[in-house]
Amino acid sequence: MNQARLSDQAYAGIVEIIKSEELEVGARLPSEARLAEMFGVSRAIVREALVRLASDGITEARRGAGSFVKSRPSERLAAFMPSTELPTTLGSYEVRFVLEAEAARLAATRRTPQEMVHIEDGMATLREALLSSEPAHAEDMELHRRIAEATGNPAFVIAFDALWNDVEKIMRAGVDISRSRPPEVIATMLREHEVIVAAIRAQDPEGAALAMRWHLWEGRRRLMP
Amino acid sequence: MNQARLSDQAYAGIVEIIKSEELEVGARLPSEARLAEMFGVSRAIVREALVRLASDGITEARRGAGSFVKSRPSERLAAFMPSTELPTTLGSYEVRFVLEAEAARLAATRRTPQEMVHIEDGMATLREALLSSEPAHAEDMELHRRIAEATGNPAFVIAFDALWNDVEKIMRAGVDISRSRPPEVIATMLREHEVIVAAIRAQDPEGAALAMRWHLWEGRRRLMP
DNA sequence: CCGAAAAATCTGTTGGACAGCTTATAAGGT
DNA sequence: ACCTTATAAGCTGTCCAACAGATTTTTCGG
Repeated sequence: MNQARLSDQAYAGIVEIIKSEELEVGARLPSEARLAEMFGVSRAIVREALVRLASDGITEARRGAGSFVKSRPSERLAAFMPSTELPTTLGSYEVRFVLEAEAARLAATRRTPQEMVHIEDGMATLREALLSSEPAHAEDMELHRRIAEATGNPAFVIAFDALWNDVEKIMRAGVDISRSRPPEVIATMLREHEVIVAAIRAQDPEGAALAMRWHLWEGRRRLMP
Repeated sequence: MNQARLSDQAYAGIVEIIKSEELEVGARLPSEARLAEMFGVSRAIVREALVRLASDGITEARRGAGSFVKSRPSERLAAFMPSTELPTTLGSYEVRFVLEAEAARLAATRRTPQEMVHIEDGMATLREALLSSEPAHAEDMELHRRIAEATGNPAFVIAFDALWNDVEKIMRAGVDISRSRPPEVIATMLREHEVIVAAIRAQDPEGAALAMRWHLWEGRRRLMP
């Protein structure tokens, strides 16, 4: 009668524990015996779930010591981020320069109509936010993320998300520096994004890559003239 | 004394059976008890390997009937990816292609003498491992990571580490499939790496980027001809 | 207060057992 | 012979009890 295997439920249960208990990376999970007791299953079932979690890079088992959180599922893509070594502004832009230019190129080549709608929606949201003179970092990032998604290649999103936190800090800092953002800068930023989206819409790979490079180049100049 | 878990060996062993016995998609694997007998381990160990194989989309278990081949590893390397977010084999290499080529270029430009020593050490370790016909994925990865570090830009290392898990799985899968790696392939892999290191040593940015692109391109071809 | 020995925990692994599902086999009727 | 059906065999899913070996915690003597 039980269609779903118990080890699948145990897998989900352990993920839920990591999330709800807010176990940080490096924290120890309950022992296999304790988990088995909690879920009302045998230890063998818990082990089957744990080898899958370890295989997925979420946990790590140390013989004799216990199982530990290796990367939190919700933040899995941004794991291993050393908060001490903050990349320089230049640093993040260097990576975005190659990564997102390639993402824009591939997005122009491979985008489905559905993904195009997704990008257009993101563009509309960003336009609205910029015109109302709000900070709009989140909307900016979201548009870039949707472009990465439109490559159809999750690896781009993985790399993109890994940089997300730091890039966001840099952008916030940038706005703090030039808080009085003149209207012509806003108009320029808007136009740059629209050129990128237009190139992806027109399925023009080189145009999209060039527009993205230009946008990032100008963005860095705006931060550190 | 056993550093490696038995279930990892069982995982590799079952993949080997699928490949060597030329089991087609839909074919039935030996029973868990039979596999346990073949590998000289308990049934619990075989089950731990099988839940991972099922999670990776390679096999499928039907209660009461047996386990069946769902997709052959050689045909779909993507099946070795984590079940939640699935980067394709092509996917990871696409990102590495732009990311690591740029890292090699910058490493050649900016490397300090100290970082060069670090890279040379990694190269020596990789050479030793390859010549003794060991798997050498870890050494390979470590060298690439040290090149990323030599950019002096932590953002590259962040992006690189984010992809690490998945790329490592692809490499393991690749070696499992082509276990009998001929000496000329080892020599080629060694030479490719040495060309990259030489270009960084000579502070030749374009040469380093080109050598890295060539290496990754050939590496992908070796995995999926 | 410190360091070493002992105890408690924990993972990795094994063997056996049983329920319930699926396939193969045998029996029986037509 | 052929088809149906009942029985047997095999398999996965699950549980329990146990032990080796590694690690952490506790205890105890100086």
